[in-house]
Amino acid sequence: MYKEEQLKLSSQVCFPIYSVSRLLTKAYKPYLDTMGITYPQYLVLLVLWENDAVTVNEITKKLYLNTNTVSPLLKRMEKAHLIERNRSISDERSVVIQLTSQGKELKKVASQVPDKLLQVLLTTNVNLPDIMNLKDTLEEWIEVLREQKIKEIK
Amino acid sequence: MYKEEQLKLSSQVCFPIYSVSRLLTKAYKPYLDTMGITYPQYLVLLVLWENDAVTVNEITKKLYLNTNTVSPLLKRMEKAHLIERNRSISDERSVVIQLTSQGKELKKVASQVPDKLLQVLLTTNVNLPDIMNLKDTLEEWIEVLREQKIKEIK
DNA sequence: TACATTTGTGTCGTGCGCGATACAAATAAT
DNA sequence: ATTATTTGTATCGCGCACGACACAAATGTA
Repeated sequence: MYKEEQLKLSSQVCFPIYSVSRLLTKAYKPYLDTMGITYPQYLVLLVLWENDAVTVNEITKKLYLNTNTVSPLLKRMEKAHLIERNRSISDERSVVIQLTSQGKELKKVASQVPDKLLQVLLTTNVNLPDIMNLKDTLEEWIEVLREQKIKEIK
Repeated sequence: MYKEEQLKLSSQVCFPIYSVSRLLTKAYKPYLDTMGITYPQYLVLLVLWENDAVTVNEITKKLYLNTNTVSPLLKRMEKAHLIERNRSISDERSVVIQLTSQGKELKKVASQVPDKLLQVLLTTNVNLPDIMNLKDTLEEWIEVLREQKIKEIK
């Protein structure tokens, strides 16, 4: 019975993605710790370093996160003096997020992060096979999706 | 300056994994809701359906989760009458997790989940390009890792 | 046997992540 | 001009995730 096979942990597509996602966030941690930020906060900073003065709404859209996740997160970042939160003049509903000098300063430290992460992934913390397996699983899955898509169109 | 490029959200490898992971958990939600469970709880059930009478430690290893995540989770599942928690006789430190009849019963409902998830992914909730992009990003990344690995060996 | 170390499980605190809900500002409709 | 709807942000509650830490049972050592 093929249903039995589908319910095995090893044949789950989402599980490796879920696992690797957490694994990667953990790999970032030591470097983000020195900057005093978390991974989601790092993502917000990436957005702001690319384009300062962004509304909360724009951040939620870029990061695919809900307001009720981002709002408290931004408040913590404001408390840490990384950003400023100001109501927009043109639209009183919007809150404009801007980097403080401290937030801008962090970019220099952060510029080392991608390379360092690569190094740590090459050594001990994350093993390559896990990532490879994720890739294989995704490939199989996309194949299934493609076939199904074709059937649907017919 | 290539560091500038590396710090763009679009060139981040972990971000699509992180996003797609949340996206997939959300896709599961309506089906798991009808079963009254969450995604991590579903993962625990997958383990138990494959092999009943498993210690907490074995679950943490299979799911790559910490005890301090799994312990409260199992307590909630016990409260929901899905599992039983009993101290092992052979080793008083170990806690053996077993399915209740209700927990076993859920397997029948769950057997529909993988197919239904595939259906929902084909329709509206998740768009294929997101997944495809994740695959592409992973491929590039693995390429970089491979090259670096070779350099290291030399 | 006495003591040190390891192992398995658990609590606590903090930060997400999100559904449900609230609320005021902006916009649309009548 | 009033009223209804939409939009942008935020609070609340719950369930993870995990680092730090606690503690008892099991194991190793002198």
